[in-house]
Amino acid sequence: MLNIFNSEMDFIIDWERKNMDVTMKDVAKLAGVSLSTVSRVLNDSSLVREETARKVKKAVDKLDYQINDSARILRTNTSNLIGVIGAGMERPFLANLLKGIEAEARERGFALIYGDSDGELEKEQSYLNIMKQKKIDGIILITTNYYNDLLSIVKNYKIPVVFASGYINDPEISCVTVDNVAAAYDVVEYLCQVGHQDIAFIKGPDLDLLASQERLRGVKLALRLSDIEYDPKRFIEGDFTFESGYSAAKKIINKFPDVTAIFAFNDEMAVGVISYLKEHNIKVPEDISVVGFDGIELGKYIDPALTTIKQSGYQLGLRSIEILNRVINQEKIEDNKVFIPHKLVVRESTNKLNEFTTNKEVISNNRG
Amino acid sequence: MLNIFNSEMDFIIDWERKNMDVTMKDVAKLAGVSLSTVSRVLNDSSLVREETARKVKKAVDKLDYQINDSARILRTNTSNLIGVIGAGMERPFLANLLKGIEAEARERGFALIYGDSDGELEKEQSYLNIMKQKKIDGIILITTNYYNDLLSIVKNYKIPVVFASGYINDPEISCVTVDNVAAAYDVVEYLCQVGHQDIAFIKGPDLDLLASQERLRGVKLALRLSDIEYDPKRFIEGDFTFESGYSAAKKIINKFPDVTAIFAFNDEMAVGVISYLKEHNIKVPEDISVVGFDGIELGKYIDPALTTIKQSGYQLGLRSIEILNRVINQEKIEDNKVFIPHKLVVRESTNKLNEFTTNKEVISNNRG
DNA sequence: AAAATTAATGAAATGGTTTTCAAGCTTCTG
DNA sequence: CAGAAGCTTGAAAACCATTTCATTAATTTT
Repeated sequence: MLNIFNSEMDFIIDWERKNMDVTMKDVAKLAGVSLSTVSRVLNDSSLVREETARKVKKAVDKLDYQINDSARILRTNTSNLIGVIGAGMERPFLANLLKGIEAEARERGFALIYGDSDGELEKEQSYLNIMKQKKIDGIILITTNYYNDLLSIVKNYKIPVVFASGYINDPEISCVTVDNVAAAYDVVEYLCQVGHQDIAFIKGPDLDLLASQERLRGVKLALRLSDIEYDPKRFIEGDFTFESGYSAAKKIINKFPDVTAIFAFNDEMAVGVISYLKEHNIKVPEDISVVGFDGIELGKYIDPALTTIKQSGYQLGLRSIEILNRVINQEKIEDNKVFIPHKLVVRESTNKLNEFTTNKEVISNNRG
Repeated sequence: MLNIFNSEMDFIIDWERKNMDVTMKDVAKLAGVSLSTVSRVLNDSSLVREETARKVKKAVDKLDYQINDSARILRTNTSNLIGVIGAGMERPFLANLLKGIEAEARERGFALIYGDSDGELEKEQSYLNIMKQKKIDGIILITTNYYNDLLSIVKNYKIPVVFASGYINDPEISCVTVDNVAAAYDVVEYLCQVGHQDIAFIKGPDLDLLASQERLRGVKLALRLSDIEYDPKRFIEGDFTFESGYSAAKKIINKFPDVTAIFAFNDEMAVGVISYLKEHNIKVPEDISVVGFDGIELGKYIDPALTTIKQSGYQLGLRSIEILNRVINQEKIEDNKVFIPHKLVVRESTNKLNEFTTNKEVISNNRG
């Protein structure tokens, strides 16, 4: 008995001295079993005697054994790795989306490999290649532009994919997103209901086919139903930054001095708008109402607090991983277009036309 | 010649039919050379004839060969993978930091594996394990809490590491950060210079030993030099969110109704403060001056525009990878504590005590 | 108690690269 | 022209885990 203990110690000390990586072979040796048995214990195989398993686990602990992931991936061809390709992830909404993705991936035993494409197809391709080489199990795309090219590449690669925060009209592709059409519709409908007829819009980049174009559709639909003429000139192109909201507001005020409401397709641009208007002594909401989109935290703390469509990036992230996991497991997915809830949150930046009372915060019913 | 062409085609078509992964073996076969030669060509080895290399490259293109990364990692023990463990990465400053890390890592041929620890030691450990199993070449830590425990683990793991956005007083550990002491000092010095004596502070979580504690040191130093008594009660603990700034402001106003300035240790909390003050008809900066820290984009667009310390998260990210790369390559690093520049940006949220003019934006000299 | 099952284990093949070592070719030197 | 030296190339080992197949041990059945 003492002998065994001594040789065990020698073994371990030997390792420390050499400072090498511990492999399954070492564990097997220390536990006095074969490689196969160690592997079985590590993978919770049922066909190993309890006592043997205990021995092995003890050896694993003693040696502080860590699996060599590359070897496992090489053999099994599955990596427990999910790729995330995003663009503009520093935007608060998308940062929260990433956080949700991360949390749920972690929960399900996936690690994340992350790349920012800046919306450039070339970078997206390059990341796709790298990720493929790393044998990712699936991929989440949070990208907005050029989706046609990218899509064909992804399909060609035959990697399970989920588009997060974007709707793609292709029955093979799973998407998780807010219902941009309905949400944008809600905004315009609300503005019309409180009397606004002369509305200007700040959309996203024209290349953004996934979110901005959908919101545009919702707007057009609502305008039609409210018998307001669709005037393309009233749609200024922004890029979802504060700055672009600011400068879009400038254009709007110069070209359409009579607008009573501005709907920016995200909150940052709306904040930019408010900043410009206040700077030029245009009162929000008394002179002009402003609506944003996303419902980022910030909206509650600016003055006036921002009316917006609230959606949860974090939830969107969770759902995306959930769906992706189903695709990876080849589960049947009844409906691969998933819409997360949204709410129109009316705060202080909007007002009934020509009234000067301050709204209290009202939350409309969920329409998602 | 025709024969060769035909057999080539057959070969390729065969692959497409079977839809299997192309390996080096296939490339070798098609090119009519050995595995070793293919490997050499792929790794730009100099000792291969140009003509042979051409043949191989042609075969690679034809078959659209992609390397199997796991096999390569298994053999070489280097992954070109950098781990990033962060906490609270949805904060704009840190989101930009991640963007910088990503950009520079990409530039240098590294991919990123990313985990959010929520500042929990357990998760940090868990990610560290996973990343070690994946044989990451190095790791960037953007974490704030518990650093003592974490540090010993990291050191024990012997993985090249850089702490980004945090200073650690350990000569072995590389850090890239703004000089928090100097920057906080600058803020207080400025406030004192314009006449403020009664200042309240909103610090970060007490667990944050990397940024908040350093800023605290800078504040104390400046107070001492300005002959202002250090009163711990005037330091309210926040957690870097809008909300915590808002509620900290409430506490401050209730307990210390005579403060003339509030210095929040980040911009979001400062925005929360301003929100609270305006809501309670306390004018900023006429009644109370407010200063933030970080210089996030938003600060320019709120009303009043925020006086703050500006530092670039993106630059911080770039530098972090640069330093990490040096550590990985075991280059000698003359000084492993790197400070990125910072500026005190005076905007509209601060004022000379008892004056009511509006400041124009003034940018002080870089002190970093 | 012998035969037939079933359970537990081990040996060896496998996955796709890199790298060492040796061998085959060229080319150069004397 | 023989031998040395330098280029190119290929064969085979190594990296570390998983998994199939065969074998041995334990249990049940007759």
